[in-house]
Amino acid sequence: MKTVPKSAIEDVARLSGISKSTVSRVLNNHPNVKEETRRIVLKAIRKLNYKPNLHARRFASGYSYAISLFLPEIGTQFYGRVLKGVEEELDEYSYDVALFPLLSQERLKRFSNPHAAAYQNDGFLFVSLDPEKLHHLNPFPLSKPTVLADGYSEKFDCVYVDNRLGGYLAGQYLSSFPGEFFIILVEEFEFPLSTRVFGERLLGFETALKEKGIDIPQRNIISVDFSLGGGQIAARDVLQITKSPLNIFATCDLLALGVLEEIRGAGLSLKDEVRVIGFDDQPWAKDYGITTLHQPIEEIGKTAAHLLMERIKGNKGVTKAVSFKPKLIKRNSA
Amino acid sequence: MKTVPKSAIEDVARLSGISKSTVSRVLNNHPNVKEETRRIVLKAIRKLNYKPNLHARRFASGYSYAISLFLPEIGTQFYGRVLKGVEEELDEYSYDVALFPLLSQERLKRFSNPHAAAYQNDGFLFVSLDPEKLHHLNPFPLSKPTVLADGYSEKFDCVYVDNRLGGYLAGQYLSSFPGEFFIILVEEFEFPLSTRVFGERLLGFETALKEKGIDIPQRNIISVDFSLGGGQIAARDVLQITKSPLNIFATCDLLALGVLEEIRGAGLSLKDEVRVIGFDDQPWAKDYGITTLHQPIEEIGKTAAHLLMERIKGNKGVTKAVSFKPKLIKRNSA
DNA sequence: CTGAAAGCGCTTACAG
DNA sequence: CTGAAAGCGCTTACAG
Repeated sequence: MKTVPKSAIEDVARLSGISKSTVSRVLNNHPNVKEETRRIVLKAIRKLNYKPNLHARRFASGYSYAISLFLPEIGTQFYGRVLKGVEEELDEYSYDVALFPLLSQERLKRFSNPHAAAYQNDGFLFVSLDPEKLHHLNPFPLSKPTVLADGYSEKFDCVYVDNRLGGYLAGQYLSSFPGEFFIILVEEFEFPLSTRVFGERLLGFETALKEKGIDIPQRNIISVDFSLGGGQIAARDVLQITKSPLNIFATCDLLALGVLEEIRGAGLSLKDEVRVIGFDDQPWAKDYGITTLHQPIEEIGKTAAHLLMERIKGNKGVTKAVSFKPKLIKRNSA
Repeated sequence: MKTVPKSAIEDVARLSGISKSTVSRVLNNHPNVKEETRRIVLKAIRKLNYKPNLHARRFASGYSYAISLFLPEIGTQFYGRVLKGVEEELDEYSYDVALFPLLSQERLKRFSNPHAAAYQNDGFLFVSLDPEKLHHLNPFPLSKPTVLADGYSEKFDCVYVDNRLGGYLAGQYLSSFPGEFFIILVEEFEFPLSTRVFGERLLGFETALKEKGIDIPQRNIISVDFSLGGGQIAARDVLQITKSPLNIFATCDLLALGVLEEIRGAGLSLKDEVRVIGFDDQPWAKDYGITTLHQPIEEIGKTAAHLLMERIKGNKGVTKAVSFKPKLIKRNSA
């Protein structure tokens, strides 16, 4: 009379002839397991195509094996790339990411309850968001490990790119050319979803120009929506002000691409008459010859996820900020 | 010597003087609980601010109390509103939604593993996506309840709007005006993330025009990116072809708004010289006087979530398709 | 309608 | 380095 295995992990234990305690240790990469034992267990796991019951693991261990990622939205290439970096890093720890796009101000109240599912995970990653600003009325328990990406705060580990420096580098380079100067900005989300990213790039740009004694008039600062068409429309507006020579800091590659399309359509010659600089160095920027500020977007996500995982694993060190320096990549457009 | 409660639910049981079995029944809205008992228990729950341990519930019940929502991206108003409808409905069942934006073709492989976290939930909702197309190489187990929204398939319950009819209604109405006809389309995602939504609207539009003996030339079919700027740029292109009278079907309100901005900028008079029709009837369409096809976006999400929850609760009925009829809302722009 | 008890499938001190 | 056993906090037949 053979005993019936009660759980899947017992099947593995039986087949491998190893206790389920040790099978569990193998599953969790526990260091104190003999190499040969590990091999035997892994073989049985493969043979049975065993996957541990996620809910049982979470319950028994007290870990969710997942982090919560808060972001304004998902749909732009930026957040897709941040997410890619985050997922790459989490894969190393066999952790999952649960996505919580805020989307709108009114939807924020879904996150004001500290018992919300979003707060049941082992750590929180805020992208382009300030948790303190979000919860200034209704502070939620940030007692769990928390890291910011594409944002800055004194209280938490942060990973971001120096946007002001990026704007400065763009301004420094563009100001070596003759002609009029323009900057195209993206309209920000409303508080509290706003970030200062584009404002920072503007500040750096203005600083660099000012150092050369150049003032940029208000009408040369153009705001559009974040889209190809936005860039195109901005370019048409620019061309109504001056024909050439022109120097345009588009503050992101998507706008720069829209600008370039219009410039070409208008028959102006790039570099000679018009200079355009983007920001991001998206994978396709090279194909279009866009001069731009490179920022390591996946790396931001990856680094933030890494810091967060270290916190989850128990790192109690002082708060840390990682700032990446953008790099000017000179190509055809300037 | 009082016994120490081992779990939070036991605190509630003790305080209310009711067994934890019954406390659990109250928590799960079990019908067979005396009204007074329920009241007593709820009072104790409130007093202790008790929230059940989610992981324990999932483990013990075998339910995750969550559904997985697959969509191309999140960031456009459309998906935000679908999600809103889904969340509203799920709140009724105390269910959560886990978001899985596919984002890119290469990212699809994250979802090819049937053990992926996305498939651990109680049901699947696909928005603007065809699960069979997604998994034609690597079919994943759709043995759990599955519903489609903004899409159609023979195999699953579906909820969608009749886009072809919408296009037809736009064409029927616009064709009563004199002048030239234009249609502005949104460029689709690449396979397998593509949907036929805008293609359907085009088909309906062409059918209506054809019935009046009108053929729409190829150059009057303009594709742009989904953005305000896209609409503006399309309008400028239209104005280079003909000045007036013009009839433009913009296929969504965002494009229509961009078109209107350009039309006004060009000094043309709406209705007399130019007619513009959008699609969606977004909340702000009224403010801008956009004539449009109304579609109940939240309702699509809500209905899809409802069908899914009924399936999860055990409904084994035949597959069902719910199709909403778009409605022409006449306002200032046409 | 309610309670005592078993059980969900893992993890983890504890002892060896 | 490994195993036997207790335990994680709920749900749910089962009996009444």
